[in-house]
Amino acid sequence: MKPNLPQLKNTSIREQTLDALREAILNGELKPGQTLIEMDLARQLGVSRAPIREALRILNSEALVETVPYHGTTVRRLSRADIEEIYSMRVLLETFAIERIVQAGKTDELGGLREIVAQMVIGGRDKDIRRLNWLDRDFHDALIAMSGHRLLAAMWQNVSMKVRQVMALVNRRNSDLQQIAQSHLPLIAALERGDLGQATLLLRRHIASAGDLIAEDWQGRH
Amino acid sequence: MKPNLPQLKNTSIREQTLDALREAILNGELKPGQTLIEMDLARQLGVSRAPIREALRILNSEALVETVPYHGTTVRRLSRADIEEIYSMRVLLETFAIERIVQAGKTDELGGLREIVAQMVIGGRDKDIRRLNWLDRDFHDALIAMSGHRLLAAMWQNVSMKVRQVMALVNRRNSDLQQIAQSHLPLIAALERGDLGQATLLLRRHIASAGDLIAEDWQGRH
DNA sequence: CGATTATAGATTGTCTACAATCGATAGGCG
DNA sequence: CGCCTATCGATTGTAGACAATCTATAATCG
Repeated sequence: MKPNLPQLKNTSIREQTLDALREAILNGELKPGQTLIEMDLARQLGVSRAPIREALRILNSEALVETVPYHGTTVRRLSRADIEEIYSMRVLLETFAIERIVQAGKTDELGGLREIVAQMVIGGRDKDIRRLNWLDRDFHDALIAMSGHRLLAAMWQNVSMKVRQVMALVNRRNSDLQQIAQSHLPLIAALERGDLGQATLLLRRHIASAGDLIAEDWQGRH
Repeated sequence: MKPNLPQLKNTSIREQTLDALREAILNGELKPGQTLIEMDLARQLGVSRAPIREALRILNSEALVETVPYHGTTVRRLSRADIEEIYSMRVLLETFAIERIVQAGKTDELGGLREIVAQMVIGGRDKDIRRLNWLDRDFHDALIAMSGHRLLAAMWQNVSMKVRQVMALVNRRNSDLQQIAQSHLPLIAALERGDLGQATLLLRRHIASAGDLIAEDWQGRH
């Protein structure tokens, strides 16, 4: 009765365009400052401008692009101050998440996180940077999700995007990633002990150090 | 040479529609659950659907409306959990702001805030509720702005909108507002002393009490 | 020659018409 | 009667054409 057919995507052109453009911006394919011509995008995708425009309006409200009337849409430039703001906001949101997790007594539901960290160790051994990046995102997304705070999750989504973009634009040393992978385990341990102070400290250090590393050599090139 | 002509607004129809719809949602004119038909809006404003649609996409990404494909767009409903999330997020963002203000040593630039509170006292005496609401928004907007954190300001903007909407949907007692107006002064004092702990405590109490009051009698009516 | 004004090309903003999809309801069929 | 199917009206999704505006360059005028 249920042949388990693969759900076929029935998303609108607008949605597909949105995803494609956002993905291109986040992985650095579309670089800050680059201008997006609606007609070019439409031709390239073989569609009309209407859905393209709607997608661009959304990206604009996500602060990924900037539109000046009658002139054009460009990928938003990122200053060094932007980097610092993004990472400080990230710290704020994540520390809030673990605060809620501890206070809600969900400290015995961290199996999922342990699982992810286990995968990380493997990825670290194989020097599989792409995979490590994926897992790191999974870890922090899961952390936020565990807070059960949907508004927080929505805002995290936005900040997380920007972190992705920054990471794609900077060429980070492999050693950094491995070290970062390591630092997840003590965080989980602290959470399981319900030691909020220590967990906060670890998280703050974990994120802030990454942010500082990136901000340091962010000459205004982007 | 410069006759000082008034800058004439040259905003697009999309922008005007966006502002009008957003305003209507935030002041409770458009109630949660209410459905927005593109064609109706277009006729009502005497324009075509294209700019209306773009405005709706933006409102959608601000989580003020929800669109289900081929079916319609409705004003987002607010559960009691939503209220709690909005106010907890508000506490988070504002405490972060004062933290940044104190740490940046801007505690001697609070004249603007004092000015607003002075106006509040007058408004409170005259029982001018509308004006008190305005001033309260001004106060907290100014607080955020003083943090000099643009990303924070952007996120505040979003949360602040939702607070406005909630306040418009609930009929609050006058006494509440007056009491709230009073509580701004000690906060400024604590900030000027650079007493972050006390300032955080006051702010947290100030906001959380307001949030609890509203959440209490929020029966799922909305 | 210098400053202002007209023009051209490119791009976004808007409009109208048409296609696709959904929910509900009526009709057919065992 | 109960269930499936076809059709209809309403609404959103997309396309293509036209209008408005911007930048830059050329033309005009003193």
